[in-house]
Amino acid sequence: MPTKKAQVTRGTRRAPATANRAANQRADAQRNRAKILAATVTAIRKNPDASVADIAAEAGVGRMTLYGHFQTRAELIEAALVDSLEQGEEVLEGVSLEGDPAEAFQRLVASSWVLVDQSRALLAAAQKELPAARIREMHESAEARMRGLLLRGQREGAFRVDLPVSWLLTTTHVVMNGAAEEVRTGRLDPDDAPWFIDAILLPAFTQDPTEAGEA
Amino acid sequence: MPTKKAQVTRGTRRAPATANRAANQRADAQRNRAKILAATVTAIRKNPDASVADIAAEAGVGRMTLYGHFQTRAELIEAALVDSLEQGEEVLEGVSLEGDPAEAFQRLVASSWVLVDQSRALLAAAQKELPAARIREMHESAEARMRGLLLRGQREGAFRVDLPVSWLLTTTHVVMNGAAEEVRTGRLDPDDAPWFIDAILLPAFTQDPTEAGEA
DNA sequence: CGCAAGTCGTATGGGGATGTATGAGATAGT
DNA sequence: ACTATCTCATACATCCCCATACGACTTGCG
Repeated sequence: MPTKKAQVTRGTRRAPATANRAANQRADAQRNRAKILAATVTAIRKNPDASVADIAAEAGVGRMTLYGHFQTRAELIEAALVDSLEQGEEVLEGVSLEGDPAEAFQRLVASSWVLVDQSRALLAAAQKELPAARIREMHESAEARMRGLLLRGQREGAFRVDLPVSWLLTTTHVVMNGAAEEVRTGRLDPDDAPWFIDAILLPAFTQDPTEAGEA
Repeated sequence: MPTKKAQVTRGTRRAPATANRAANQRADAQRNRAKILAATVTAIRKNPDASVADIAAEAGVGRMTLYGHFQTRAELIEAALVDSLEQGEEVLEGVSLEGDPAEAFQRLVASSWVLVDQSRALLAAAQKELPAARIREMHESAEARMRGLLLRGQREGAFRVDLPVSWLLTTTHVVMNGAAEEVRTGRLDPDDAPWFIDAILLPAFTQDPTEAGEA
């Protein structure tokens, strides 16, 4: 087992993988780290299974520099995803969930779908490399936000109650993803996307006072 | 170019890739071919990027035997997808598209979603290996069927016209796929799936005579 | 029953990706 | 200006996979 001795020989070596916020690294190192993270997102978007070399090239940085920051590919993907989701969190925190549930839902979708569009490829890549539990854990916050809104909508009679929230949630997911895909292939204008999404989801989710009984 | 001489040395050697229906191969060879095709679907479902060896193992057949039937991995994937879609075609041809558009839509969805569930993983794998044009070409028939129905529904006033058919189509796709995914992870009962799908899509698609003007 | 058709094990070659190792050179920070 | 830190090129070992080649064995089928 020769892989035991030199685990800390050289290279970045930050705090034990967690709580590495703005550590005692040099400024250019931090900059490169950010560049790499950003490049990971865009590289994976272009090619879902881009190699480490591809990502390094996209970042305009040597492959070895990258390995200096992230020892393994999985670690890189995870860090990129975490970073991406954290940025998303910041945006989403600014969205008011108060008021009419349907309108709040529209606001939340409008802010969310862009984020979805940006990180969906990365997320797909992560699903191949990270344990599913880890991924769910990272999404927890964003998912809880949407779930809470849908629940409130149901309680207040704005959203239908004959379907479980989980199904409304996945529906929202897939429709946003579908829109993102349509945008990517150029069949849909990014500016129209939120409207298209709402046009599907709102009628589907809102309680319909008429036609209550079927068959 | 040393890859030119031995293309017909041995192995199955059917008609030039098309019109290979029940050629002059031995019975067990045909059986193995079928086994391999089936195994491809299931193997890919378990692991989206299963190797040729994996598939051969899943089929209970030597890797070399597989290469006897399909010279290249891409050829194998394509054949499996074609086979899968052909079977789907047979099922879908039996679905009546006449009568009330909404009801016809329900019938079509009920028959389609199972097929989607079966071949979605395979399709994802194919998208990495086959030209996009080829894939669209294979889906043409199934897609045209659904599109035609949606169009008729729009003309007859059953479906809303403020959204393009293409968007209704992709929505249908993603929701069916979402249901399939939910079933795969055990969060949704397969028997409930068609109902859940309809419960979302019908309200979303049907023309709503009230609330015509918004903001 | 006998031969062609098909199967399978093993070996080989080529390619590409992940990590590791090293050392010279650039650069930030004090 | 000096030093610890960081970058980067190259090289290397390893692994996995696709694809081909060969040869021996098994089996369907006339």
